Amino acid sequence: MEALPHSESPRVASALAILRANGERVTPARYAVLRVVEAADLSAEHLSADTIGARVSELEPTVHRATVYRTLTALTELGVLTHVHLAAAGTVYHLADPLPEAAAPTSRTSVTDHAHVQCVECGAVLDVPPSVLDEVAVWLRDALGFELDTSHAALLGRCRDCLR
Amino acid sequence: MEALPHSESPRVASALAILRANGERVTPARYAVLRVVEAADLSAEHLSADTIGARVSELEPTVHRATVYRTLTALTELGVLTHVHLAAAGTVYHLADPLPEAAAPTSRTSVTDHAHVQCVECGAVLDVPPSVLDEVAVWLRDALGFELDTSHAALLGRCRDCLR
DNA sequence: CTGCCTGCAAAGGATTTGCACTCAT
DNA sequence: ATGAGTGCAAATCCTTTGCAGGCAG
Repeated sequence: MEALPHSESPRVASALAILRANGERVTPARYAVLRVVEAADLSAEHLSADTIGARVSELEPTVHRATVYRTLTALTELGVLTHVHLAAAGTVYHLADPLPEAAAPTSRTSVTDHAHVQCVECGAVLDVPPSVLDEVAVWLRDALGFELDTSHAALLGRCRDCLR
Repeated sequence: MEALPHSESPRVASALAILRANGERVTPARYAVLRVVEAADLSAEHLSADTIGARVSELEPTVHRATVYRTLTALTELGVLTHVHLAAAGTVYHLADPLPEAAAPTSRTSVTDHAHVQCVECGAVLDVPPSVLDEVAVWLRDALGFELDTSHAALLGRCRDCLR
């Protein structure tokens, strides 16, 4: 899986490189989780741990649900994945954007990523450029000394469709 | 409990009035929940359902935890309570501000209330004037037709203390 | 009196953990 | 070969639900 001319996504490849660079092992479970999350990102889906588990099962039927949870945690600590807390339904995962440099410090704070808003009625998640929160970030820093992590939590409201 | 010259908080009194005006019953459980939430609001605490349950037990030892959950749901539907989803730890409750007029429509959307940010490290919750999100709200409405509910979810980041 | 609201107990879903074993390095 | 990762199963945590009885109106 290493010296082969692989046709896999460059993002997954870099993620694997980061794992190796950090002395982390590349296992079927981890590889599968990365492929699932990357695929979801490409189609702008937002997957929960549970759903990721289901899709991983299709690729690697022997991988246990508990392992998926542990993998998501591990990859997040490495900075390879990020997650967003949706008030109206759990936590969803993304491949970090940008991925950390080969050497991987723990817990990125202000990844470029994107911010999210979720509709309380239909649950739809909309992506928003993080710059939309720039002024809020400035206000929080100046007034409270609070450093906003733009993409870590979703704001709530009602989407166009649900407003009728 | 009705014709007595009660010295209770005017806010709790109005809340009870709203219950009655809507044909809802005023029970010891509901009264206790309202007192607990109101007290927390005064000291700017943010209480989870669980914690509210614990405090209610002190006032009314026979009130069951399940009843607290049902009460919180009922009072929220009445518009007497609001809740905020904290990504880093459940849901917390407030007395609605402003309280709905005696006639109580369901589910307030844009109460004045206040917005919240939470520190991912220490869990501290900071209150923020909702106007801080005004420009975000305008952007979301214009660009996406999305109606932001300013006070329904907390944003995440790191507070001054945890930044060192 | 009536039926809304409650207590109790049990179910439920999502995530975590202890342990022994396996396989990536 | 060595221990980081894993599978499995059981344990938690928080919240919800079904049911019968009790109290507010």
